Amino acid sequence: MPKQAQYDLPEILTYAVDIFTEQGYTKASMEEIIARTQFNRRAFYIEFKSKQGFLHAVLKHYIEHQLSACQDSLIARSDSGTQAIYDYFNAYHELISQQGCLLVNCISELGRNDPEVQSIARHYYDALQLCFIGCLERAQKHQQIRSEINVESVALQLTCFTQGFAISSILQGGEDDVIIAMRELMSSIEI
Amino acid sequence: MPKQAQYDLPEILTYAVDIFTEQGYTKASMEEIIARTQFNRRAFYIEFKSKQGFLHAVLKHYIEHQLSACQDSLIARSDSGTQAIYDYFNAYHELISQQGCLLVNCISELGRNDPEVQSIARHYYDALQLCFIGCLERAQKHQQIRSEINVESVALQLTCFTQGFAISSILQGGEDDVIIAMRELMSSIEI
DNA sequence: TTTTTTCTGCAAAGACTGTTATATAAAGTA
DNA sequence: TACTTTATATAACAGTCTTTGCAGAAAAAA
Repeated sequence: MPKQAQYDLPEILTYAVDIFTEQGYTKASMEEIIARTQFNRRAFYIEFKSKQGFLHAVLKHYIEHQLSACQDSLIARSDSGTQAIYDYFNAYHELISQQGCLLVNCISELGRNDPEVQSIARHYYDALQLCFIGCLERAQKHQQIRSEINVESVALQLTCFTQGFAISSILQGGEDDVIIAMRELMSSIEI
Repeated sequence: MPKQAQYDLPEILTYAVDIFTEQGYTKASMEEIIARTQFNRRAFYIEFKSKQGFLHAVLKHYIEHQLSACQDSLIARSDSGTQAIYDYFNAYHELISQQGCLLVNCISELGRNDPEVQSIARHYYDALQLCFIGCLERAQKHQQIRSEINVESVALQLTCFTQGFAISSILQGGEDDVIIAMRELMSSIEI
């Protein structure tokens, strides 16, 4: 048996998330990626085919590990559907308040020209929207929100709101105005 | 008197808006900018100091001509504050459904590292929020929306929603799901 | 027409890009 | 220990990027 690779792929992907979030895809140079992930060039191009292929892997890793963690409260199926939504937004806000959201940045930078990014993003937000619908239906059953509310529309609204969060966070840097806005949104549908 | 410049600056800025919206800032090459705007290199670097300086001018032009036009309904001070907000979102949606929003893309791509972009964006969204507040107060006076609504919070919410619009539009490409979401938002505060 | 001043177009500089080829090091097997 | 197989590191490649230098064109004034 030959020598075994000394790099740890999940660890590399985690470092790479930071790099792409800080610099964006195009501005992040291979030089920096190699240096900061402690990867090596040859293995890089064997493992992923290109810088673009690497980004797709990083993006999936980001969704799977960081964004999905925020959704935990939505999936938990606790008694309070509204509280679950509050918890989600607080978690997401904390995640992106430092650096912004990698997924949103990729959509904005590459979404129009990279079908793979588009597909990944669509898939993620469809799933998120379904989570919202589940929570809202639960909230409606427990009479936490008004019965005449159109659940699908509100879920769509919350998804769109999530994306706005990411942009606002870049401009505001740390203030949590957006959290106030989110509370207003929720209180307007609560009983 | 010497030879006069043969280029038309406003026209050039208008062309440039399209280029930057299609390609993003980094991917838009000087080659393409020179070719499509029919500008010339030398004058470019005399007029604006650099590609980055040019972007700032293009961004201001975009805000002044395209985004501000969407806000007209908000400023018009018509009788119906809620209708003004509907009109705004319809106009903005039509503007970005083709190509996405240049301002949002610039925030996402450069906002973390370019203070000028950040300043321009902050200034614009502050003004937008004030427009919303004006409309909502008017709506409250005319008893179009519930009196217990916190106007500032809803304005913040609408601003955040605007930014979400731009990201959704990249993914959805033309469907107007977001318009439905917006109507839901408005109907939840209306009497 | 000559002069003067500015604009224009080309080309090249100088730096940086992502990617691949080559040589060396390392680890497990026989 | 010798051999095989694979990972690592260096360096070079081929291309693109923004920016600047330079020669010539153009237009108004004298």
